[in-house]
Amino acid sequence: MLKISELAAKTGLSAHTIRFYEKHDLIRASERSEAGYRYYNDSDIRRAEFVKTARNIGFSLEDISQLLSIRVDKTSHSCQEVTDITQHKLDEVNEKLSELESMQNTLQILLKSCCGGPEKATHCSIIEALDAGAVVKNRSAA
Amino acid sequence: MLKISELAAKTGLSAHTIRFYEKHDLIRASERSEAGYRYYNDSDIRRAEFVKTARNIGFSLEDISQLLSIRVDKTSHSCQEVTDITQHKLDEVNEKLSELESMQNTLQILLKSCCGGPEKATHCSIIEALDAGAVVKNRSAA
DNA sequence: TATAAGCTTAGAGCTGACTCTAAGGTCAAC
DNA sequence: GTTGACCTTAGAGTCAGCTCTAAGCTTATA
Ligand SMILES: [Zn+2]
Ligand SMILES: [Zn+2]
Ligand SMILES: [Zn+2]
Ligand SMILES: [Zn+2]
Repeated sequence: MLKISELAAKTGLSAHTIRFYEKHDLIRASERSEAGYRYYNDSDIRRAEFVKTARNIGFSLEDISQLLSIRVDKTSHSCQEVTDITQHKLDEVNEKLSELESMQNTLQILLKSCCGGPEKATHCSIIEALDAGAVVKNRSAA
Repeated sequence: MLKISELAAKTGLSAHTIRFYEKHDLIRASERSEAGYRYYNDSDIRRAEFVKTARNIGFSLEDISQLLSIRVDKTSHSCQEVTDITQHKLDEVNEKLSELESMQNTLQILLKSCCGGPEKATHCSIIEALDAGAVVKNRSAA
């Protein structure tokens, strides 16, 4: 049985965050001391670590909530439900990756074009490019 | 001279967003009608388009604010200041890219491991992996 | 027994970039 | 001369995921 600060130490989540997750029904403390202190048993701890792992991977709290309800009643859920959540997350990640790669590309091109020196910015090609509407929407080999 | 809705149509920003940007001193309306309507002259329009371009590239409003103050007084600023902002943004982008690539990798591995079928999730290897603390922190060839 | 560290709660505050609302004034067209 | 589209403002609300505060108990240590 761990107290909240011990669970915090074990998971790397802050006590604040653990309480916040409890509000959202992600983490549970099966027991309370007479004074109201939270106590986490092995099952609670495993659940908290599941949450931590899922969060580290990048799942949203809403995703984690769904994954948890599958986890606690596996026979009522299918592998497909799990892959749906995972695939949807992967799609999101891929979309953000595209955006970021495009930004990366544009920024690299801008940086290459500018001397970067201590000269006055009157001739700065980055400023010029922005003025000219330089949206390099290029998506080639990253 | 454009009215706000015309500038909105021209830039693709909403009138709300234009007013919001004005609050943050990114976009300006040099003139107002007697009734208080905003009117944008050519210089205002060019500034708005600069803002739009910079935003599309991914610069934060704070970055854009700095880029604008360079733009309006180029002789008081150097190319280096411009590259500093740009490089800093690129560093941010690269960091987010790393995180997302790591997430992508993990999600792909998880998806490969799961049958994705209509079977009960009792044997689901994604759930198992999350339970086992499956943090694939792998950063190899994307 | 006293001090400090740790726990409790409801609820407010933070970030960034919008997005919208309410209540009203203005303007062009028919 | 009225309908309806457009404009104004200050300020509130939205999103996700925390993060912190205040005020007051509890527990462990010295
Ligand atoms: Zn230069
Ligand atoms: Zn330059
Ligand atoms: Zn399966
Ligand atoms: Zn499965």
